[in-house]
Amino acid sequence: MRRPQRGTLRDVRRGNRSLLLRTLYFGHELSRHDLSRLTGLSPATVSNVVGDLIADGIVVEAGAVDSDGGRPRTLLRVQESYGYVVGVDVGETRVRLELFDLSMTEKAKAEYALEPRRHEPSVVVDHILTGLRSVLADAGVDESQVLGIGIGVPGIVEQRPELLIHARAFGWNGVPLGDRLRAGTAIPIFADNGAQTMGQAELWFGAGVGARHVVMTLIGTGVGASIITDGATYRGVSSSAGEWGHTTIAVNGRACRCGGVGCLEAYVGAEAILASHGAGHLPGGDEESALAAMLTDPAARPVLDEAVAFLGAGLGNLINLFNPERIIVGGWAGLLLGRALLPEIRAAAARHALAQPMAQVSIELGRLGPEAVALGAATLVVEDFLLRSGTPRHA
Amino acid sequence: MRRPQRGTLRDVRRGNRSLLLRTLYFGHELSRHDLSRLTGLSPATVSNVVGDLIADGIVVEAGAVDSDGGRPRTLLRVQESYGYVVGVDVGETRVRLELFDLSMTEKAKAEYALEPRRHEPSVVVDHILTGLRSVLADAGVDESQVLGIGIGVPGIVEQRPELLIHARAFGWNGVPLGDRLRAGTAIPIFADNGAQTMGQAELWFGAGVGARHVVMTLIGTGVGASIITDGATYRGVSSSAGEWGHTTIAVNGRACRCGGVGCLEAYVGAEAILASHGAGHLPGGDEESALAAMLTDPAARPVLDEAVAFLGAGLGNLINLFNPERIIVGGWAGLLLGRALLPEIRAAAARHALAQPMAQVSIELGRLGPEAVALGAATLVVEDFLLRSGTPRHA
DNA sequence: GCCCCATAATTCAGGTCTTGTACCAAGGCC
DNA sequence: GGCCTTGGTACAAGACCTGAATTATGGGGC
Repeated sequence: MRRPQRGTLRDVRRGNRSLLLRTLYFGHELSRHDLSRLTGLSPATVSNVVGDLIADGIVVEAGAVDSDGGRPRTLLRVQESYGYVVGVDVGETRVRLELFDLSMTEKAKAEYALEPRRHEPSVVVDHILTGLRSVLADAGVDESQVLGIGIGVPGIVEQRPELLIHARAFGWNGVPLGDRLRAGTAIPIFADNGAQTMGQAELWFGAGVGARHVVMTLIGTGVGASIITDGATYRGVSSSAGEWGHTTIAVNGRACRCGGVGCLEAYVGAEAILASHGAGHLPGGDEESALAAMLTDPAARPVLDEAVAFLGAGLGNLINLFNPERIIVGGWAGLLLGRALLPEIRAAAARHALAQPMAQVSIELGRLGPEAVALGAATLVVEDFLLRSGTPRHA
Repeated sequence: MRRPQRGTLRDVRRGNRSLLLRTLYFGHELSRHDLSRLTGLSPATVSNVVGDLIADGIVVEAGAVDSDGGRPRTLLRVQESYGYVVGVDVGETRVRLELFDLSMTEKAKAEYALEPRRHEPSVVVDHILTGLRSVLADAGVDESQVLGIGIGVPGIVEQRPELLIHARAFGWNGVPLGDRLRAGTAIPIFADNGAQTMGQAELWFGAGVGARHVVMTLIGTGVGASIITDGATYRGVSSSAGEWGHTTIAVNGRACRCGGVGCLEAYVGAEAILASHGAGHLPGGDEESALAAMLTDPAARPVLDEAVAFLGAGLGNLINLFNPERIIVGGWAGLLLGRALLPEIRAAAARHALAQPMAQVSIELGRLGPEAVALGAATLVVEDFLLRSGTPRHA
């Protein structure tokens, strides 16, 4: 049973408008002719719709290019200053905001530290609203030009009837973040789990470009994954799909901080690796340097080998279950491990995956760092913009 | 990034036709008014399109129903004799064919035993073609009335450029089953892995009805799964998604017949359970009675408890990764275990799944037996029919 | 038995959309 | 300068959906 496609008439125009805009957005600079070829729409329709888009100020002509013996083609491009988007990374230790134009060029940013144990919603909301005014002022952008605010949060985001955030680390249980923010701004709000937004950033601008079936793994202190099926993030029935870190990899195995036993995270999470090495509980920044030190310490080799073996099993499971074309290893710890041990990781995965799906997949390193959470959150807004292609929200 | 919606004009009509036909197919008996309400299309359009469908003989009027003080509504229904579909179950020990009308009422069937080690493609193709003529003759149906043949095979089915079957158990490596059959019949051929077709049968007519995010598990001698995301079977990049049986559940665990170590199948597959109990290698039918005997044998309890514990871990992994709304336990061994131990299985899953997704999922027994493979294979044809809604293939 | 009402379904005019064809634009090449 | 090639646009034709008005069909009140 496939998608129950919409059945209207003039939404065809909206659909084509959206299709053309999206094609142009990801194609960067294309002529009308290119658009016709890429979308399958007739040249007349392309001309027509592009005319609308230009009239609306969303698209501009951007010079011409000679073609061997013929009329030079006019290149089109999305007007990057048509609107702006804000990406917010709500992390465990800080709130970061970035303002981008439509080409995802950063225009301004702001950052606020979160004190330990001071994670009440009102604190976070205040930081976001203050940061919003700050980045707008810095970039000289008016609030009316902002298409939306995308927020990556460390928890589960219920999209359904309204935006609710569940974040155990913050003690948030069903916080209506959208409503709270709407009290301070009229800009549309979007949110998703930070791992998911980071996955989306890799998908759009990083190691996932061009792939339709991707699993983006996120290995930091904890372990997670973002699953892209058919080019779209898969969220499951209540937006918590991708909890790879707490899949059981060793029945009756090591205790995990989630309360369970034998979770993958208890073997390949940075905290777990460091603990195996005898390093106690370290504050955030120190974890990273401690793990980096392990990578050059011969004495740490057995611990790392064990972590790689378990990681390989976890990746093998993803390969067998999802049959993706690409797996991206990301997260700060994932990048550290991957840069040093990617061949070993690939080999470990091959030991656990079936041959047929293993032959189809490439395991690669993420290309974006942890700061991509905000970038990815901002793409939530752009995605919505491309889908609506400039039409106002409730229309 | 969502689906790149089509951008044509008269395909709107085809889309609406398909939408209406699908709604009617699953709604069984509906009035034009109901269709308008359910699809969101205007009554005028419904009338118009339904008129076409009636003229084409696909839909018929089926009596009227009084409504309290008003014109009685005419009920519509899909003409079940408009076309017929054939479902084929290519199993390890036999080839079964069933002929259905569009309402999935069985009209005829045929079965051919496969001798051990005699699995050459030509043997299977001959059985299918012979069986096809047999069921058509039995039911008095002409070949031209058959909309398609759906085949469930025990292996990986590559759909991509053309239909290729990889089945290790048969020694098939890229067998072009479609081409082979087309030499003997002009009827369109569809194929998928038997576990997937069975999952589709449960989804359409069994325990999965009404759900959009389902994992259908299949526990028999081996272990597999069929993953339904957003109402459609997820196949991954090369159609091998859902290889749950060979996900690692115990690093450095028990050896599996796949050559790996610690696979789920090595703990919860029927063969593995029987082996743990000290029962040697048994032929097919005996496995089933042996497992049934274990369920009433107190001495077997520790082995069963262990199997349930591992099954719970495996289910927990599915819940954490996919966040489905429903998990269906199926396959002959799954049904046996489930009928006796479903509460224990649920509890074991809860020990391994995170609380949030666990609260969203219901774990249920499959309602269809192993014979549903052919039924599910036949739905592949119906699915295509509904999508095309009666328009000829290459149009 | 007649009239009014409620609900179901169809007809029809109106408007929107894409498309194919013909046409205009802009440069290279001889 | 004329011709060719390629890019882009104008216009009429055709297809489709929708909303409003209309017809169809039966129940209930008087």
